[in-house]
Amino acid sequence: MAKKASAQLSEYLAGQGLKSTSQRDKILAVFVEAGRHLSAEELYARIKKVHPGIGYATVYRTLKLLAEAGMAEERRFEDGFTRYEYKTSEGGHHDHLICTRCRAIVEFENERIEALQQDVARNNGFLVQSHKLEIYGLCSACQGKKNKPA
Amino acid sequence: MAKKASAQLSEYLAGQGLKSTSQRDKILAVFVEAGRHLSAEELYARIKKVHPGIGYATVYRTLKLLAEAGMAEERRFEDGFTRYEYKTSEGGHHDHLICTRCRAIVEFENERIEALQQDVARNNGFLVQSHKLEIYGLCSACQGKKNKPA
DNA sequence: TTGAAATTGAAATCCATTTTCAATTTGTTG
DNA sequence: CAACAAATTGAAAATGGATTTCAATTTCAA
Repeated sequence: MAKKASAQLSEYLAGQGLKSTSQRDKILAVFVEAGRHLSAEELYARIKKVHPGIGYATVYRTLKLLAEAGMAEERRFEDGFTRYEYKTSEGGHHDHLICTRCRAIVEFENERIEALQQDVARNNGFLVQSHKLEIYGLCSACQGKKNKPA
Repeated sequence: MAKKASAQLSEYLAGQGLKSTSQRDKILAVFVEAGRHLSAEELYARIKKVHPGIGYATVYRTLKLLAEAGMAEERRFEDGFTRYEYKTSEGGHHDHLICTRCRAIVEFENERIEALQQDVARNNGFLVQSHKLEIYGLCSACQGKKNKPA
């Protein structure tokens, strides 16, 4: 998986007249490895452990690059941080359930909701380009607990 | 309508041990008058024309206050600005269609989508607190036009 | 009327993100 | 392989929307 990802990146870079660098490869590897929904900050923290030389700005820049390459998706939830999600070529569109207490994020897909969105858009004369559905609430683990922790 | 709004604000302020001020009244009046989805910046611009003495920070603070009072709702779309929407006591929840070209915002309500969201949440053990659905696309007026303007 | 507490405007600060810039690296060309 | 133009990097500075600070002013209960 990581190998395919770096190949995909190289291909994109070559096609754009951009250059492959060890930093980009390393950042991508950690990003893919880490799982989903990382903020630049979180990713930088992970990178730093393995590759202390890599700078802050490079992580930000690479994340933006991956988004342009179609390999990552930018997400802005309500906590002020931009998060990036690794986008496998197969993985279809999905939306998010977000726990307001522990910040857990659960992904879901629902075709009926998507279809209804198309209907709504059509009824208003809109041509849909993208959409964003976030459901905020308490996950099952947090429903029993007391009020906000820290 | 504006009268009811200022009465509602006064009531909230009194209940919280906060104070009524002419600035708050004026800001609220312009906010209610202006219609929906104003950023603090936009509201400040409007305020400045009528009440040049009112400061920037006060507009921000008042908007946050109105949100706390339940009289306004904070919305963050993808353009980086926090927008506020005047919330009438009757007006139910609604979502948004947003034109990516001209930034027009159309509101809609769809009970079936809401119901499906509840289903999705329940299936994942979530207790819903709020949600956010934004559909981005081209409005009918913009579909015929060439690429991005400015 | 008085004074403690809240509020204000202006400016300073915050903070995630972006940009600048000199130094370094890449990869193409000869 | 050498040489160079263009891209990239890291560190630090800048950006920009939003928030906070602070001294001065206003509110409102007593």
